[in-house]
Amino acid sequence: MSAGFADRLLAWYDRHGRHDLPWQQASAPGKRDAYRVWLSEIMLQQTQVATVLGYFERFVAALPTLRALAEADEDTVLALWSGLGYYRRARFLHRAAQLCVEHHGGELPRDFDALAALPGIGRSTAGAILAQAHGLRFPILDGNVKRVLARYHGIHGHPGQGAVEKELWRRADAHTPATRVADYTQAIMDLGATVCVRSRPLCGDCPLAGDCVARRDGLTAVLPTARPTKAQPTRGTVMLVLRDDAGRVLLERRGPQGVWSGLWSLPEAADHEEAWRVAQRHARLDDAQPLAPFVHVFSHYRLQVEPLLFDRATARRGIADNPDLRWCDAADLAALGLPAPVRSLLLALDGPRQQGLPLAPATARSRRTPSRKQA
DNA sequence: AATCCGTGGTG
DNA sequence: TCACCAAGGAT
Repeated sequence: MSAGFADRLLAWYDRHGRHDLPWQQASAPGKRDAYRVWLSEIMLQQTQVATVLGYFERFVAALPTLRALAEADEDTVLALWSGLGYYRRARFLHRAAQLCVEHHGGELPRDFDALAALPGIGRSTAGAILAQAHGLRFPILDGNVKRVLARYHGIHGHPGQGAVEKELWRRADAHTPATRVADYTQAIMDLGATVCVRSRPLCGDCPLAGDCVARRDGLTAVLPTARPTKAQPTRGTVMLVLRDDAGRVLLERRGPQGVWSGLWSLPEAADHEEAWRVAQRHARLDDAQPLAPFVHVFSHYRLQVEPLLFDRATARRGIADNPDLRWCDAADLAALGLPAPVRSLLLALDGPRQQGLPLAPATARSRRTPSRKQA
């Protein structure tokens, strides 16, 4: 049964799987570059292949080896990650590379426990790296595998529950073959990504349909069990756009905790009164112009943003001494990691400037709301 | 165990 | 418009 599962999957993969992803390149016959595999696995956490492709190519072009990554500035790493989200992944990746230089001779360890001890690498990612880079027999359990196995075995309960996840790991391990592990690992992910998709799976194309419990019982629409829905709170913030005569904007590096950790973002305040106090601490200014508010949606809350433009600001002395404050021109913005809506806001601000019509970012996630009166 | 951490696509 | 969630891990 287990052998049949892997064999059918591998036969399907040979004909219909993805064999040309940029991290699948062989570095030697039968081998892949562990650094590239690792980087791809981190980028692909909670992120789809189509989104990752461009970021991956740009990242390896700038930092082609583990040692290059270890020696890079954090700002460089975060700039390359900017827009991908879950920025803690980039900081962990950077830290892990430095740990590999310190303790593992500049390479990723091939020992499972040593690998999984590195920041950002959990059980599934460690297994994926060892299987894909070195052909070692370790199971993986990402979202694709969870979906395939929950349906194939008819496992109810959402995979976030401990007992359900344990059962899925047991099945994942049992199905993993001793040979062609790299291909098998890619095969089951490809099946989940292209055939056993969440809605309207293509069971007619599935090599496992004959033994699939969900297919047999008509449960493909309800398995895997959805996460219970929870109302998302809305928070609000005022973002300060301090811009000087040269068009430079004041950015502040965020702390190591919380959202957008380590990224350069706009100073914030709870309301307009506080915004004025904060703004005057940084610059001499005379006028504030409200820009169009927008909503940025996170996975766990919604952020209502009111941008406030302080144009023709004059920087106060002392700012240069603070390493977490910086007046940035366009080149600086390109070299630093910015939250996606902040980068979008600044781009939109720069474009229509000549027309005197500052606009909120027009991204898919941002919702324009009626403009407010003058502050 | 439950929560935190981004962004973009999709139905 | 909006809920859902995608190659998870850390705390």
